Amino acid sequence: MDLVEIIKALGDENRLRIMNLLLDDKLCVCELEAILDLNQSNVSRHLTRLKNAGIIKSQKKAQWIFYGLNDKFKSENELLVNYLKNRFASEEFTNDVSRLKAYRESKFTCVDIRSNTQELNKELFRIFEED
Amino acid sequence: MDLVEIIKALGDENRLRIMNLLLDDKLCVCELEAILDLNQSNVSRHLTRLKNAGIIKSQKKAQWIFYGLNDKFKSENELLVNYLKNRFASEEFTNDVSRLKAYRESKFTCVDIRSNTQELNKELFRIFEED
DNA sequence: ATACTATATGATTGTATAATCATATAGAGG
DNA sequence: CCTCTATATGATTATACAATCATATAGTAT
Repeated sequence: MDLVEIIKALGDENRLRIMNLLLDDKLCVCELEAILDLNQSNVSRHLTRLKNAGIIKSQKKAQWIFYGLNDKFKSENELLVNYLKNRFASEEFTNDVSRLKAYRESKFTCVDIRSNTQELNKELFRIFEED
Repeated sequence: MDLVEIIKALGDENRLRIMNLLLDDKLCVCELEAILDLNQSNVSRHLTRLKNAGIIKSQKKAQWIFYGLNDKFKSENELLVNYLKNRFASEEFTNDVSRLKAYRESKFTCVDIRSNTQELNKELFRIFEED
């Protein structure tokens, strides 16, 4: 819960993209993988870094490990969380939110992610093809 | 003014110590050097990094360059600034504030810093010797 | 002009860390 | 039991960056 460690843990583009999604949702590794288009190992390491800094927590459900904001972090760093929420309004982050939204509105769940990558990606990108 | 660059620029212990002092003061390089007990080159590079991220600005006065918070940054990142102010209440940062206070209350100015290092340091540490 | 001061910056070294591939682990489901 | 899946982690490589020393620059003071 050290300030320097918190700020360092947040000082990476991919970890900020992850934080953007986890600020109001819980997602497992393979969902983050699909939505952010990063590989499994990479996502896992970024999540570990955020968890070690006390920013997020993990919870196992069946074979998946879901990550979400750590409540203690949230309450002790409210201003920072609100700041990030505001800054995440910019385009580089809202695209990811759109993809998360498309995923939530699709018929897919994390069960399908690896078996149906192509079809899922069609769904995730659908929102961008509307013009 | 990119979010990632701002967070990265803040993700260093010495730069946070500098920010702590610059949040409500303007200081030149040699003053920061003396108060934080870091060498000139090191302080200069950290200041450059913070300046490049748009967090602080510099202003020349005679032979000194004074650094202070960038007003645009301050207004566009108010929540972050307030968050930092709160977190700077912890001991690792308040010691530096004590040293800054001792310096302000001393007879010294940045003119004296290099010529009178020993005597100045006595002043800066005076506050800790009171027990 | 000369010496000195404040700051910046080139060059170097060591360390941290991001990305990636391959593999380990652990659990789920046939 | 065997296979498949989700995740973590060892090993490696490439890159970023902090610290430091030495030097450059630019301006002040004599």
